Amino acid sequence: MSKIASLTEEEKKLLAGLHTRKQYKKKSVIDQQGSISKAVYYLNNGILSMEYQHGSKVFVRDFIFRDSPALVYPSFYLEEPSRYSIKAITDCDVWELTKENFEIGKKKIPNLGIIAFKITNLFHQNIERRFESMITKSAEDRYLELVENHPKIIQSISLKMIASYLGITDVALSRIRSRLSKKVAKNY
Amino acid sequence: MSKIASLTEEEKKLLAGLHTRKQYKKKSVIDQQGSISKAVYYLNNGILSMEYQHGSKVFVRDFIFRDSPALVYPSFYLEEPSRYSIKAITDCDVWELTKENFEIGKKKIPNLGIIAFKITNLFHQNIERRFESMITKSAEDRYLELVENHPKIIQSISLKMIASYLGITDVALSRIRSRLSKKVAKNY
DNA sequence: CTTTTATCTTAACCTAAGTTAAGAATTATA
DNA sequence: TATAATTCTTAACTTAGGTTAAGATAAAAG
Repeated sequence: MSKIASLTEEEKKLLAGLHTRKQYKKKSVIDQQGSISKAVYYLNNGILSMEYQHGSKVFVRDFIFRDSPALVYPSFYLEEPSRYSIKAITDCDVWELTKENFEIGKKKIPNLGIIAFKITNLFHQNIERRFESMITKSAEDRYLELVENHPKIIQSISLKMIASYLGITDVALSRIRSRLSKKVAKNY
Repeated sequence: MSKIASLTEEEKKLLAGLHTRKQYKKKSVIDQQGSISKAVYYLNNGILSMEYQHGSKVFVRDFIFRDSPALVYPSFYLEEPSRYSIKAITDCDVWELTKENFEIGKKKIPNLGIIAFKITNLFHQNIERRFESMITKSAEDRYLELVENHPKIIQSISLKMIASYLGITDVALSRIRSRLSKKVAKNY
């Protein structure tokens, strides 16, 4: 967090003390859609997913990779039912900051409100970008964009989840992959 | 704004005094993509659009109808280049609150920060919903949803802009319309 | 009032992606 | 270890939507 706004050494220690370190096994549900988000998370290691259920189907809204914050926004701030769940795709190692400790921290660390505001902005920009690429780009381009930003994604996340993230079916993604590998083969 | 958080009569007057009433002719650009948003707007009358340019094409990100706030988020708060423009689709009558006056207001009206935060949350929820319906619904369903929420939209907004909002071409929307009118005809 | 421009519809053709299904390969589990 | 359950690929078929183009109507602009 100290990357986002400057904190004194003392404040860093205080903030760290307000966090709880937790381990989650693969497939565990950390925050449940429909209930009030219990904490903000900072992911030390592993991969998280933000998912929402719509009818009988589950959609991947986003992936969260190591060294990033995970926030169920605005549920965490407003204490209202959340639109999505947070799940562990792999075994995960996270720092949790509960709502109570966040409020305690805000009183003691003036910059914490600003940090929260900036994280919120990051989340907003993230979905804006995602929405924009959904409208302006083809599924193939969206896939290439994702793989470029996160090359290791193929090893650790199932094709079905990646397809869901991209807004297409697993069959369609498999087709895109084989089309791409044929394109690459042509260049030799 | 007083619908969103309670303000005293005195505060309401003060806040109103910080606003400037302006008239915009149809097609005028109120806030330009790439530059820093100059104000928050409250739309008294008319229809605004949020648009972004991507390459040579223009996409409608959202419509703003009367009695609603319009915010270029997060450009207005962070004073960074905005991702989209705000334009007047029809002649518009708006209240403007500049960044300077917003800062003045925040010092004098304790609840104004909270109002700003809530408006921000509304904007976030808006794009979340839009993203979700983009992924989970067909263009036809998205169109029906839009018309249901804003029946007068057909009279005041061109088919091309509505299509852009839905993420499809004008030809595709025209096709959807004729398909729907045939469906209705069948029921008689 | 006339010409130009924008708006909307319709048709023909094409491609991307959904659906269903079947088979191979990998991973879980009894 | 054997069986069951996922995961991934491929194929066949269908449908929604993109592209191009042409014609009709309506709105701007001269």
